[in-house]
Amino acid sequence: MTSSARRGPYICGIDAAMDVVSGKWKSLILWELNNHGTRRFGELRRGLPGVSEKMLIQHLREMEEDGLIHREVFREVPPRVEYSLTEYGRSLNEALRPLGAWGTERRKRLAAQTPQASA
Amino acid sequence: MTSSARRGPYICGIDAAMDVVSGKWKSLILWELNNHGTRRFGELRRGLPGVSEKMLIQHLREMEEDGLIHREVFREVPPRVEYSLTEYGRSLNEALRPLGAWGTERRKRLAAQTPQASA
DNA sequence: TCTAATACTTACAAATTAGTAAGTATTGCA
DNA sequence: TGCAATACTTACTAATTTGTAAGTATTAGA
Repeated sequence: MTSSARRGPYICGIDAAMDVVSGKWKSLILWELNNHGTRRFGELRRGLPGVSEKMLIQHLREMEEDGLIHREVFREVPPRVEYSLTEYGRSLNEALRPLGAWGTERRKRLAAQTPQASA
Repeated sequence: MTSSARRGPYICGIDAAMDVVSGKWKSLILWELNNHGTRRFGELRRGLPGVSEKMLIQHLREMEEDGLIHREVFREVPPRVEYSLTEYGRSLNEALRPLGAWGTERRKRLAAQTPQASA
């Protein structure tokens, strides 16, 4: 069993949306794929400093199962696998935009309070 | 130590926003306070079926520390404590609105796929 | 003095999520 | 035959988050 438990039942929309986004690296994967269009496994790993291969693949699989990302395998040597957002995944990214903007404001606030850390 | 670790440094806005919202009941607390304006501890507990008192107070304290909610104590017998959103908390709720709408769509999708469960 | 009605606290256990490190799979080419 | 270069897998451990259940604090009023 690789995927985490949940996927409903949900008691409201936020609940249902948070379920697919919660996971230490998921929103960053979304961001990375949104910025680059298409990324290979190794590129994603390098783009997310600190992520372990285990968590990266686990998150990718869950997001694929949730219909957010598309996985394409090229039968070459060495093997190549490309990940990209589906239309559904892009719509999630759009829905996250205001939250991201709010977070950016929060970072400014925190930076203003404690100029050395928390940025 | 009651509060959870994080609160920065953050690598992007989503990251910074997710940090204050992640926690099993936080988005529901936001929703509940947004709908009712003001709620007592016991009202919140009853409004969030399944929440333990420990987690409820822990989340409330963290959200207060994050400036999202306001806590007002009335020195009466029996004691009364009222919670409400701050302006900052209301702005977070606004930022969450598109995500909530996305989640509502997702619930519909899931309901269409598996009419009996996952709603 | 005792009870009642809130709003917490605390110690401990269980569940969930993430990390580490080593191993597997594939296959063209020297 | 053996290596190289990716993309995973797996077993085990550690950290974090949540739950349970019982206890504390306050004070008006019987």
